[in-house]
Amino acid sequence: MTVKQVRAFLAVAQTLSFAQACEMMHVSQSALSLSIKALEESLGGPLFKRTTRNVRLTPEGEALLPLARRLIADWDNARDELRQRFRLQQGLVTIAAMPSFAGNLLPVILRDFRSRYPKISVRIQDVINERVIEMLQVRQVELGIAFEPSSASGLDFTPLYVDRFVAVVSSESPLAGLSRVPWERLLAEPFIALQRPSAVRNMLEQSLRDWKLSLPVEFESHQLTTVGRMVSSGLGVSAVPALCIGQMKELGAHCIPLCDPVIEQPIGILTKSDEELSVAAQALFESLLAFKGRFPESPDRDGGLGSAP
Amino acid sequence: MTVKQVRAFLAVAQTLSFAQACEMMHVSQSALSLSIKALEESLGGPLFKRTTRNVRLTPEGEALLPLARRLIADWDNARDELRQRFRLQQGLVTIAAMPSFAGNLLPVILRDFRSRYPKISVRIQDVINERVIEMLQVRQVELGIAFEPSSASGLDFTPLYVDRFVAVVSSESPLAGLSRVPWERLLAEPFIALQRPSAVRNMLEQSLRDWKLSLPVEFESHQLTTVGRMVSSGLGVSAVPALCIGQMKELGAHCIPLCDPVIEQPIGILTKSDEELSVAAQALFESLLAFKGRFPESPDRDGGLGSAP
DNA sequence: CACACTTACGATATTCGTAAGGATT
DNA sequence: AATCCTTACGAATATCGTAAGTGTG
Repeated sequence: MTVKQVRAFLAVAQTLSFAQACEMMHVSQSALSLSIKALEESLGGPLFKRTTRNVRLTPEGEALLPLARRLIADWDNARDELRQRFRLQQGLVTIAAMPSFAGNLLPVILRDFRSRYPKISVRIQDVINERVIEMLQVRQVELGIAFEPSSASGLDFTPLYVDRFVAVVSSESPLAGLSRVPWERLLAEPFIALQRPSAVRNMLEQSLRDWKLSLPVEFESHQLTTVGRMVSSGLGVSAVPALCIGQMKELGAHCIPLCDPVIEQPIGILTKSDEELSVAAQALFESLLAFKGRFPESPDRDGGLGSAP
Repeated sequence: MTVKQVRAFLAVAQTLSFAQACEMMHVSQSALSLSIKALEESLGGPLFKRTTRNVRLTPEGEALLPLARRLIADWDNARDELRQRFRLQQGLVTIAAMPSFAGNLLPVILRDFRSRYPKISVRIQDVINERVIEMLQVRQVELGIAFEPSSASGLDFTPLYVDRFVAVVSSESPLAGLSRVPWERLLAEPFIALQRPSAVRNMLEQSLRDWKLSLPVEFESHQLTTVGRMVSSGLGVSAVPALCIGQMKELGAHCIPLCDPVIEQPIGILTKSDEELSVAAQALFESLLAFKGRFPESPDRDGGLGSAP
């Protein structure tokens, strides 16, 4: 019992004529006749009653008809679905990105991706850095965007860019005019920090500790937006990844490169190292890489503050 | 995309090894490798990631796996169902029989049929003669058992036996001792008839009319059982098809052959003449024919009252 | 170097189409 | 006689298995 045979059966059952059916199947009458015969033999009895003048279904043929329809429909559907997957005309990519990326660059990249592969849906998980890694490890997502994890995490890291901390100050601040700010100077102001747990906050504190600096935290928030609003309202200053410059500007805050030390951290695409990527995920991977040159704070560029060099 | 290819895919996906899978499929490694390759090409991308040392599914392969399982399961189920039908190990026969037959002989025949084909279920419609014909014509049943219909009914008639009317009297009746009763004598008694509409009643009245006899109906009932009870209670006499002799005896009534005239009517199997019989129906048809010699009132035998000749 | 899958190639089976056969209208 | 399905047979195609090739642990 082969697919071809069942298709032949359907063709004959629909037209009730071998002559018509063989045109539909693009085979000769004899080939079709043999196919039906083989099917009937494999099933153990006749499916059609042939009277040389007209063809009719036997009761067993009637019983097979709905089954055959479903079988062929399911068969074709499965085949088409897989083909569409491979042709990137269908599919689902799951990606987890840390909030600063998910909220700033990812939407732009996805717009590009979507225009190229409109049939592929993307499920975005906007979660903190640590959850990105967890979700990858338990295969909840295929792709992750986060800081470079420890090498023992079982994940592959493909760097996209190096993120540096920039100072965020209100436009009325005395620091606003400077072209770069040393950390010591910034920390003299009331500091508005991202709340723990947060990879950004951790990195910040750890790096400053190496330089024997400490964070005089005045206010805390989980939301970057809130931090930005607080700064622009003159409540204090903050430091955020360069990625968030655009967001901060929209909130009316000024961003200035920080120095002494320049705190930087590679950010990139994470994948489970022993897992294969779906073609859809591979496509998104490549769309992400295609944006590499357009990221701020690229290792070989300046502060990336947007304006003149 | 063939069935064999999908089976090969499942075998490899389950074992994650071409070597093991090819044993399962009873083919050589190369044949299996080619099958998978052909499947992958027909779908447009790789289903397995081969690393010469181990085989794993690609995400597309993972997507295909559940689909393939269902596909093959459905495929095999459909095939098995059809095979069982042809082997008479499955199936359903629908038969409509007039009550006198359905209640007397049919159970015995079905017991025999059932012991031979235990997996085939039989749906019996115990309906009046006219409904038997209707149900056949609208294909509600495959087989019917009834009087011979008019030739224009579009039904084929295969005679089983000729039914004759016998007198039913109570054991206290003065008629009880006779070996045969003329109709005129019987009709002198209060008559208990089957209620209209009923083919038996119609036939009775029509035949008597030809002999210028009329039915002095005293009581009527739809149920043969009720008629029998009434007779054995001494309320009157009746006349029933010989088929019902057994039933009447159980109810305590006596049956005696009738003469002047002998009213007889062929009873047989009806089938729709332009319809094919399922193998299951064909089997039941033959089981019915096999009982032909054991019917009462066979044309070449006597009154069939069971006892001595 | 051994194992596991792939590729190459000759042999075998299967399938196909043309042509002849048979049955019905 | 015409139509429609089946059967027969040679040809084209596909599939299979053996054996050689390739890459990995």
